[in-house]
Amino acid sequence: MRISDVARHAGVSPSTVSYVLSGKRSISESTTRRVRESIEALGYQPHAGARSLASRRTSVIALVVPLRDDVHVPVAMRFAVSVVTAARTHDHDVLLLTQGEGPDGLRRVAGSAMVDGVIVMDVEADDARVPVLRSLGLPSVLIGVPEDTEALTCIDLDFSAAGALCVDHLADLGHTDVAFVGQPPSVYERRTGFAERTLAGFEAAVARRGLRATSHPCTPESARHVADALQRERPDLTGVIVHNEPSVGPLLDAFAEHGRSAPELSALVIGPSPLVPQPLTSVDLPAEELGGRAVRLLVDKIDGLGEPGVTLLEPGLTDRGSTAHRT
Amino acid sequence: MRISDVARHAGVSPSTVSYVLSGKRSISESTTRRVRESIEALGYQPHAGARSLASRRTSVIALVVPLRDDVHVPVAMRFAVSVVTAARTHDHDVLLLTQGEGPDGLRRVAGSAMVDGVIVMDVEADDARVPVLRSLGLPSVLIGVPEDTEALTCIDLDFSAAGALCVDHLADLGHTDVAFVGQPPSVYERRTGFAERTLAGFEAAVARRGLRATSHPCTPESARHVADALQRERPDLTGVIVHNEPSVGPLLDAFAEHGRSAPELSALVIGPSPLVPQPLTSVDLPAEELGGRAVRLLVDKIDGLGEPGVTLLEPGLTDRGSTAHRT
DNA sequence: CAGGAGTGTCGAAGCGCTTCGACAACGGGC
DNA sequence: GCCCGTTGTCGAAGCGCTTCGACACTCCTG
Repeated sequence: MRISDVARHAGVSPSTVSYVLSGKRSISESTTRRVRESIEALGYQPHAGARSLASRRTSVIALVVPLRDDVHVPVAMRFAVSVVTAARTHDHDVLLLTQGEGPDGLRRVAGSAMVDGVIVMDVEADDARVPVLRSLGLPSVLIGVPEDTEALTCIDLDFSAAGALCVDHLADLGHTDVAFVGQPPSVYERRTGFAERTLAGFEAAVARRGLRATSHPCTPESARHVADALQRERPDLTGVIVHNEPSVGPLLDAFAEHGRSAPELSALVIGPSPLVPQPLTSVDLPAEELGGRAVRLLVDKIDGLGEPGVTLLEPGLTDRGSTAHRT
Repeated sequence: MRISDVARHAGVSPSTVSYVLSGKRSISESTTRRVRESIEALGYQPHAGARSLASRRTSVIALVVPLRDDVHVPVAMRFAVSVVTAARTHDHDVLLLTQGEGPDGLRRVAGSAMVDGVIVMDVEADDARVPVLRSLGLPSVLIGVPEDTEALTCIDLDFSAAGALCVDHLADLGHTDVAFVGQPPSVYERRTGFAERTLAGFEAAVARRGLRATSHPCTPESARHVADALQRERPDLTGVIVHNEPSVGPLLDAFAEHGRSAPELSALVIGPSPLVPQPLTSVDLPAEELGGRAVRLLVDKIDGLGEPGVTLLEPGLTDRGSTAHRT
């Protein structure tokens, strides 16, 4: 089943069929209709390899997903799914690369022309993949922001503003003594952009508002310990900001066992809304929108449109009642 | 950078380079070395599209991942990651398809020759994709087992045996009154293989051993309700089998609040060991091995080796002390 | 030492598509 | 009625690789 079969069936030349399919030259309406009918009748589907050889386009983008122990899988998957979904609406497929392959994986898919572009998640401040991306000349979009963004297209939530938004929310409610419970230590050690920036935003806002504050890395396993320590060392604490999805439950449970919960203790969470346990006030991490926009940026870049640059989405706070005026 | 550049650099013909790369004809050791050096020196990487056009092989396999609300994402991801990792060891890449595209996605990637084969997860008893797979003539491996396995290659944990193993373990410890807490209702409604078979294995074993038993679908949200109901309606209950990762925590917490926990109440879990909360006895769901073996089966099938058939992995039970003799 | 069986290499023919240049056919403008 | 610009279509030349048949050798075997 080749393009020439379609051409014969429709009584035109193969190039005409190709132009009908690509729309790169104008074809009369009657011819277009006949060709489309033949395609339909024969169930023709172009051979992807032949197409990519001739056109130097594969209609495939690569997605590098983080699969480290310290990354919360459901959050990462929300991004991945939204990227796949968005890619399909732009007639692209997605090749899955794992973090584990690192820069070599990028070199491989670029060198063999398997993909038209790549989306990279979980970017670190000094990410080894960034220089590779620059040198490869492969269109790319980062979900996350490294230190040096020169010539890069990045998109992310404005995590710094998100951190500040939480602080301002609590400060506006009269809280003066707050804590930030963040990502696992390893996430900060490898200087993951979103974690660093949230914390920085928190700290700047806390200074600006003149609050007493501490911050603490956290894992689901250490959540209880963190809560106990806060309870012991910061008796006047009235507000907690949690930037760590899987620790939210254990952490708040532990506080509750100390008799501390809303409204006496205000808690709010930074994370994707659908993943936030029901009655918690949160700053949404709009994974779907980020994934979708990353794809759009990439597709534009593949088409030679758009300029490099950093897009930061404005964070929004949804009050679900787990924060209250300081009593 | 083409194969002819390498050929010129090494002083051989393009076909010789190709044979060095593919190993499909014997090439002298000295020529092989020279060619490999040239490849290295020039950093040559074959063009994937050209290769697939000429060889009718893409070295890409498709993976259909389940992205439904009722599927526990971390479990699904363990499979996906192991498939990607295994695929790379066999020199293949992975194209990510979502459940959402259904049979059409399979038709698309098959028709355009984007992939050499496909791995399908989360198979239902009467899965709409199965007939498509049969008609497509695309090599495929199912992780999971549908009702009619005619001409199919499937691999899965022997969930029926896993269910029975749990029952036997409890029965051997003297328990006579047990409960099975399973997947969300929707999982059974769409007749997902693994869920049905585990329950069937449980029920058969329970009958064989003459135990009193009930089974209950469950979600993390309904876990507390399930525990409360069991506590109320089955006061003599001493053993619980949980086949629902995200519900384990809430369910056992709820039992604990009724004052029921190990060793007085024996609990065991069916799920991937690394995801099981620490001190729980479990039947391991070997996601890594299943993914790896699925890839191997598929690669063999692509190479024209191996026969269709169903492979069921023997389940194993790891005693971590959450089960004890009936007191 | 002729004939045959390997062994190693090459040239050329595609694989199925896109795209460039060419060129009819057709209308308008003058 | 002639020239020119459009518009719609076609033919042919690749894209970079694999693979088939051919062929020149070398090495046995009888």
